[in-house]
Amino acid sequence: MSENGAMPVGDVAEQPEQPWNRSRLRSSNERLLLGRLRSGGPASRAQLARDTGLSKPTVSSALAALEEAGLVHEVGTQAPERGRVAVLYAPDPAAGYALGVDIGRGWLRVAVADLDGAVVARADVRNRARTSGAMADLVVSTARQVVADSGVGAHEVAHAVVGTPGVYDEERRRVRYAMHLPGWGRAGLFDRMREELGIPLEVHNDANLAALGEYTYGVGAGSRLFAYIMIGTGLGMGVVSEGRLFTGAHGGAGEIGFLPWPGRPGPGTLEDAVSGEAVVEAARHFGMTGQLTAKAVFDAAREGREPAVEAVRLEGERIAYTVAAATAVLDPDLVVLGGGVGHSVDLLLRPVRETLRTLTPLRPRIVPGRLGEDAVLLGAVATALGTAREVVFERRSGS
Amino acid sequence: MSENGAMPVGDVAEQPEQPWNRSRLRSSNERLLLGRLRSGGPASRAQLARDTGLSKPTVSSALAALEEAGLVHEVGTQAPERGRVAVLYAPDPAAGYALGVDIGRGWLRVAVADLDGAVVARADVRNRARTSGAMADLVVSTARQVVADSGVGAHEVAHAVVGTPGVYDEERRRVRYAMHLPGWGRAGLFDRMREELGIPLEVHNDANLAALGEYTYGVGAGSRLFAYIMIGTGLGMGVVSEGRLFTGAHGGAGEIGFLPWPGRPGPGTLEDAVSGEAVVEAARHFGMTGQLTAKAVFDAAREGREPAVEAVRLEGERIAYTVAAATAVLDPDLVVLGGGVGHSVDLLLRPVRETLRTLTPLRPRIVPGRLGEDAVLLGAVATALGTAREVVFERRSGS
DNA sequence: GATAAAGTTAAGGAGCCTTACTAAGCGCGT
DNA sequence: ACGCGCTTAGTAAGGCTCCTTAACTTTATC
Repeated sequence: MSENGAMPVGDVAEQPEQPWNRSRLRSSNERLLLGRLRSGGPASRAQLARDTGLSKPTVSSALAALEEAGLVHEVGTQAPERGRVAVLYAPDPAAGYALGVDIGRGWLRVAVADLDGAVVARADVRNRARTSGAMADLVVSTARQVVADSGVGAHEVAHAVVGTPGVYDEERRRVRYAMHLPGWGRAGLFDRMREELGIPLEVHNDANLAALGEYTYGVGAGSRLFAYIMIGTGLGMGVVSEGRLFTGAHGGAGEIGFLPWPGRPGPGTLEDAVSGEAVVEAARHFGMTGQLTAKAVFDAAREGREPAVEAVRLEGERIAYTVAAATAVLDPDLVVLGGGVGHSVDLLLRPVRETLRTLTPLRPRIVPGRLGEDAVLLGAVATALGTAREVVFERRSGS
Repeated sequence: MSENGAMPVGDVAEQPEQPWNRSRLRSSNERLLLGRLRSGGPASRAQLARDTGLSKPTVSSALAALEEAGLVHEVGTQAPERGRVAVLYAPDPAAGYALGVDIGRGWLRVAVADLDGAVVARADVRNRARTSGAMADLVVSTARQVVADSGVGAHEVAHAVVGTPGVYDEERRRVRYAMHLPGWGRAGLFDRMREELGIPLEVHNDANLAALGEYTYGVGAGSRLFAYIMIGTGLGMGVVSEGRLFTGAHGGAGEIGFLPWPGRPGPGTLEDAVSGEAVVEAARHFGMTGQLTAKAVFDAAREGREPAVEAVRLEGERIAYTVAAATAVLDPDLVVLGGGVGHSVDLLLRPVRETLRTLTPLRPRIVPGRLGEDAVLLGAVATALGTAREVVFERRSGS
């Protein structure tokens, strides 16, 4: 075919790879209406016509189709300044549900949300499973329990998203780089969950989901490009660009644990140097004694005890280093710090900002996350929600 | 029409923000056909119908409209195994033209390309202007000359893209961070060019354009996410994600000159440590003497002269550092090295790869660029081409 | 002439828009 | 209080555009 010397040039990824027949046109307009109702709150037919540019009759007919399919419903009336009262419509949150799961190192969290994004049931379970198989079983049984608690039929849950440390390899359907969860890289684990749950299940990196969580429900709203740095047992970063996850070529974007780390030569990754354990180690080095945890060190620092303050300052310096690297590469307009150290981010902000000043002329806005430990779970819910809405919409006229 | 002032802008970034009336449907299908002809080569109506899923009559009528507008034309016939000969259609490259400009520190390059992306005229001019005003004048006069040489009417050039060091600030319409071009940050420079040329003009960072150039015409084809590292007088990176430039929140993505650089404490950015000048400095440090240029050092290294080899090795180590940082943050499937050192990248590859092995477990594919010094210019052309095609398409039924 | 593929013509239908209408509320003058 | 005019919400009817299916014509090979 392309025997003409000209190269295939500038083929920017264009959307319309599908022909537009009339029914596609109709569904596109229904989608437009639904989108307007979701983002702009309840509205009358006339208001929708003004907002979307469609004609009133078209709005009426499309809205009737959506109501018929159970995707929207009347939610009341509103009297304008003058004139006839308007009937208001809104998306029906009960048209479908989404399931979010956060498989953390200490806790397993599961939530079911309706299509409005409101969580209708939730469980937080201590994660004591010793084997990866037991862990998978725990996920399945907890998810079943939460769905049952929510009073929602299992087949009404349209989509599920699971957050886990490591990078999920779509090809081999297993997790890689999950160094803190032994056995978790085994093949077939997620296939098993998928099968036993009977719900389409997507797997994502926890830091990525946390980023999406803060973007959707937290401090990231409206950011053009923001980076979420998750500091806890491990170190990870999630990037949301133009409202979409930035995952890189193989889903490994944001694996900043692998940043070259000039701290000390020899083995030891940046991840080791920044994780919760490192704070404890630093505190010991500066003279703290006893049974230490990261939380204990931060608490001590809050009280102004010198060795702990020093340890936190050192931690801040190391975080500043990752922020500087991410900023130079990505140019975010917002950097969010969160993860296991969530409660103590306020202590870190100053050392991070001060160190940053010495490392680079760039000055990104740095703020603590708002969602704390729930960021991953809510991100999983938000992600599942996106697909669930799509699924529910697609099958509206199917059966 | 829609004089209702309050357009709710805070919507989530969903695609269909516009209503789909009938004429949009038609134009979408014409776009689909044109896209198929561009990417798949000449085709008959029947072939197009099979490829796109549209019906034969629809293809006939849409194609007739496109031909009427001068966007496609017959390019011959083809006899199938059996049956009537097919008339083949292809996009008409002469339906419009695009202008690309590379404002480099040493050279000014300008090219005009037709809608197929074939360069029809080009000029490379030594950049000797002493003031930013003189430089702007040189750009304008050279561009006019090239357009004249191409035999294309000025009004047929639908769009222009200029590549320059630094980051273009759309708000203030001026360049920032262009440290090596004195006065280049002055306001109004590009407005003047725009006005005097009478062509819509876009400004982009040179490294970004070079990345797009290598993606479109060079080694990057088909990459899901690739990073182009431009090493020359300065240091820059361009990132192409899913076929689109990744620019960050303020157009500053890839300003890796600002990466925290542990090399030596004190002032001096990574940019200073990696640029061409640094190679010369390193060579001096290792004992080379005389009137040195970066090219001379690389030539000497190619002949195996010890101090030059050492200097190049050091340069490779520093580049490896930037590659490691970019890889951890972005997860590219391809890293391309290019820029002023283009001819000598082969010498750098081994030290870069070896150093990288000691810095991070990640192993991105690293290759030299294919376009050499033309990457920025061709990237500007490719970018202008994208918009030019859109512009030409949009005004097809206007007049 | 049979077969096959390219392309056109004709008929039908889906979905949108415009125009014109009805429905329903409010203010105001009488 | 009542009706009239004004204003806004929503519906009905008709027309237009553009897509599809199906049948047909044209032109090639065997």
